[in-house]
Amino acid sequence: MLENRHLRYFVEVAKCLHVTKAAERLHIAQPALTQNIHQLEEELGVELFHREGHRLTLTQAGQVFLNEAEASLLQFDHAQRAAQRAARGEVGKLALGFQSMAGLSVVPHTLQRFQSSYPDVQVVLHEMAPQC
Amino acid sequence: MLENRHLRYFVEVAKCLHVTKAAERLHIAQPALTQNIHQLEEELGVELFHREGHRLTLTQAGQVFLNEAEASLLQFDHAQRAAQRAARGEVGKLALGFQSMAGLSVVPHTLQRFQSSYPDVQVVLHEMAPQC
DNA sequence: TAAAAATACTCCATAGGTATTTTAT
DNA sequence: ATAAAATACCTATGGAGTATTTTTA
Repeated sequence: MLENRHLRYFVEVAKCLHVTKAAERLHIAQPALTQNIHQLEEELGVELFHREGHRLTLTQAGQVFLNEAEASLLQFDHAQRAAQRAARGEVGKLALGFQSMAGLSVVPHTLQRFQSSYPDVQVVLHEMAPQC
Repeated sequence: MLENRHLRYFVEVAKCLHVTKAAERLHIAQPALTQNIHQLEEELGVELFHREGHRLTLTQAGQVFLNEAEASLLQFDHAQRAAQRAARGEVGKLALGFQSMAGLSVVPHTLQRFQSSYPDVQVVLHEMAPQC
């Protein structure tokens, strides 16, 4: 089964076109990396690299996959950070302006109900002067 | 290290809010799934589920992560399919219309040069009548 | 007490390492 | 001759299974 690991490894190889150097950067041994790339190509059923001797180049499909794989890794990271932000209550930081007259009556009650429904939304209050 | 597997498992649990049923759907045993979910929460540093007894519910962060995780899995699949389409020469399917006069002289030569530069682009030719 | 999640342990599949060979500069 | 990728083989981590024990509805 293909995992994110395969994408991480592929992106590194695709960028320096040199398995041994990529392996160093990834802190793994060269054969392990070679194996992962082969497995990736096998499961995709797609040749990602042209091997002309020791000269690696991306195939057309490899080029496409590089872009998509990077996007996938970014979305993966984004998912993690989003969850972490949400856990810190930054789901939606809501800035709320009010006039002092309204603030004394409407705001506290409404706010209380809102916060019981959305306990993780941080509400920031700003008292404001009337505009007209 | 978090892998795609964790997202796949999480999404399943998040959707039916029932570890045992989710495990069946994923064709793995319940303890294995529990372990994966715990590991996910551990590495994220985020509680994704409220456990009130046996009643599972998504936390706010879990809700956010569900959306993002699904997007990530979609992008992951998309990357694979894009590479496979590219490998089949569907990088850009180029439909080209021409008049018969042009077709006899310009098109073959231009086409030959184009295809040697972009061998993976499928060119579809359509002979067309003049418009005016 | 019935059903679901958590623990304890066991096993084995496989990710990754080391050593070596092949291949192409 | 050198450097890089492929191959062969081995090791060990950890993913997943079975059995069992809490839990709480």
